[in-house]
Amino acid sequence: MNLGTFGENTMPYAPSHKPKTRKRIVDAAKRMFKLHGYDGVGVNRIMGEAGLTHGGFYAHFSGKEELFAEVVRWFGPSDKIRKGSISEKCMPEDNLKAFVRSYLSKIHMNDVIEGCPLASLTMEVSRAGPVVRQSYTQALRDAVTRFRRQMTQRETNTEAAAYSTLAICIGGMALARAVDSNEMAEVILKACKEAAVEQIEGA
Amino acid sequence: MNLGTFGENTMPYAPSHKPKTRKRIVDAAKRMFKLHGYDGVGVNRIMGEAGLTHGGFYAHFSGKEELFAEVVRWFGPSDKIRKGSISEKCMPEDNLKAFVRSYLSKIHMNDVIEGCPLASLTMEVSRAGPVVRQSYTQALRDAVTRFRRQMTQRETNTEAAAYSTLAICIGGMALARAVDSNEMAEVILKACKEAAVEQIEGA
DNA sequence: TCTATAATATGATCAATATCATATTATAGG
DNA sequence: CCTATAATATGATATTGATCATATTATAGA
Repeated sequence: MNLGTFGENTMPYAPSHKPKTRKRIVDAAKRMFKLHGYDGVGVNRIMGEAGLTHGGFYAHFSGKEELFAEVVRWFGPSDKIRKGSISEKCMPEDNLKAFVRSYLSKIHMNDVIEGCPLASLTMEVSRAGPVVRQSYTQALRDAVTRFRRQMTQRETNTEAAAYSTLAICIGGMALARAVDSNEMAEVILKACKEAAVEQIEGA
Repeated sequence: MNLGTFGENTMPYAPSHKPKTRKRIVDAAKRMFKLHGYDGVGVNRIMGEAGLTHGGFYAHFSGKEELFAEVVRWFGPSDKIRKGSISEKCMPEDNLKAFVRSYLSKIHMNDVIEGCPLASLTMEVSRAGPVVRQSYTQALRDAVTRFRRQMTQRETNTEAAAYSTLAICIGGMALARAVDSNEMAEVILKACKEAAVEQIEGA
């Protein structure tokens, strides 16, 4: 019983150490949930994918659902996909039409790991607990805000246009990935791209 | 060892018996998969929901995925929902716009059990095996055929319009169910309804 | 009523699940 | 170099999963 040294704590690890490990777990969860679904993969495999063992998980998260909430907190594919799928020359990256075209691209369709979490997990979110759904809702709100900022029309209801565009993006990608025919998938993506662009241009 | 009665088989059960049980299992699976997801419920619970015990399952199906394939074989909510959600008077039931309005209704949103399986399970289909995806693809093809039959435009590409309308329906319903705010869900449904109707009318 | 057998139930296996209690390791400050 | 302890690992528990082998039940025809 060490009586003298109350208060003087040592500091075994730099303060940046634990957050870094936490991020590694979240990144692994992003990949695994998108690939296999929330119910399709366990904490064990996620920790393994992060290069750790299962036990330490609960030092970082209260439970599996907290991890899910982090994964669905942001709408959109990775920058890698957005860069790779813009075939038009020098389209400014914050252009909404360009974003939609890259979202509904074959590259995005074929790269689930780097893809938008909402295109893979929305339907499991509706069966999840309140923390997950709150996080998802905020991600959608953020996306709507970003979309509306890039809509220049005066007369149109930009909020409605933003929501229907989001529905076409997420729904279209889900359909394209589900069907068993590449030809059909490409028809779906093309149809949704054109419909979304029309939405944006104000019908 | 009964030597004399070869060939003369008795018939313990009427030929309609087993198919009826099979249908009960499929109906239970429809409810359970839509409510909890494919990975969210097991064969045990499905058989229990059907009023049976788990063991007999494999006398009817080769495995769990075969059951999934049956559940995603048809697009659209039950007739009950279509009837209940048509507020317009005497709209002919095969009218596409009326169908879309009932699909994107609050009644459909709140009744997952009687709802369209594709609005609940599309994202799990893309992670499923070939038999499931084939079945899903045929369901979509059938829906597209039905949609196009009701599109009267000459100049528009009705195939593209059918696909983008499907994406808005399935995507819009998924978003509305996922968000944590009833107000927001209704805004989403309204926006998608209007966008879908515009698609149908030919932009 | 008896019997062959189709239909369903029971029981078991083996793997994977989320979570928690306890043990070990790695390191910043002395 | 020591040491306190934060960070991670090990091990265990209690459930649940899909699937299959075997037992029981229900019934159409004799």
